[in-house]
Amino acid sequence: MNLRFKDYISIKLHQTDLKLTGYIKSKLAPYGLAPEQNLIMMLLWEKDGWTQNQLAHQLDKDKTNIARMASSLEKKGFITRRFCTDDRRSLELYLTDSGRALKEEVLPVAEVFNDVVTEGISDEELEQLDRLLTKMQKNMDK
Amino acid sequence: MNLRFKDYISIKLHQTDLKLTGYIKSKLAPYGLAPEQNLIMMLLWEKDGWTQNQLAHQLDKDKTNIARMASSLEKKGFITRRFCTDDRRSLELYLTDSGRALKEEVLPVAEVFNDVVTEGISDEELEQLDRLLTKMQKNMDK
DNA sequence: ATGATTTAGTTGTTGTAGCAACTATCAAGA
DNA sequence: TCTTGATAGTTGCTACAACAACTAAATCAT
Repeated sequence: MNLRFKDYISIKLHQTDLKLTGYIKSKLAPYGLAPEQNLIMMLLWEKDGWTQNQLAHQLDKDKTNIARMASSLEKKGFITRRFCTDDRRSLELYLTDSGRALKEEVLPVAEVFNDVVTEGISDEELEQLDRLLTKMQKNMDK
Repeated sequence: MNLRFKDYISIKLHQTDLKLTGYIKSKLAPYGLAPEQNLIMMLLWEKDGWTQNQLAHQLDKDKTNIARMASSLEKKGFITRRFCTDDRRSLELYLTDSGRALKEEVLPVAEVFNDVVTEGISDEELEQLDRLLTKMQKNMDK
């Protein structure tokens, strides 16, 4: 039947993701945070001391990504990394004062972002969207 | 209200996109095509001779991305690039025999991929999904 | 206790993705 | 015509994203 690339829902999804990422990227840039780095910070703001490995599992990302983002956050002075005493292979991430202070500035940005993204979309529609995305993810597990 | 990162629909969207991309990436790998390179090929299979600039517009991507993907496709021998005669700044992309032959192998892969992604999702749900994604994209235009 | 396996993290490579700065070319206006 | 401005493409940079190969440390099995 020869689908044209415009017809693929996966492409629409990808382009939407790019738009959203680009938008939040520009909003976070003034604070020196990239989008995915911000996710790590959000977890640390809830509770710090996570190891890189634990963060990789929570964010469902490859450990190499976490390692590089953590290294970048350390360079910027938002976190410090300490080897865990009972498992000296593991690196625990802790907020610096600077990283902790960032919370008050950046969390509101994230919430406004979410509000803008979901503007004009009802809770039912959001649930439906979540359900469909979950189904598509599950469809990839075969 | 302190949203946790799990609650952001944008994150779910991003993770879904990653899963889909990873899946099609593995399916295309045997043919020597990366996912986004395949999009360029799909356009060329419909009609070749597009300039890089035209492709950038159609795929809604930065011209640098197109340039690098086109260069990669050229290295792999799937396309050739010729300077346009009436505008010597523009590069037109043409399929090689090898690139043309790929169509018969890869297009079915793309359609099966779409079938797998949308398995268990009705046409109404797909339309709803498309509508919500469009709305989210529009929400980013402010 | 020691040798094998697993695990945490790093480095290197490929492929997106977009911005800034640059060259070459074309187009428009004085 | 000649300057000015716009446009097509490239290079360099940063940031994901995942895989492979590697080191070091922990664990498990005999």
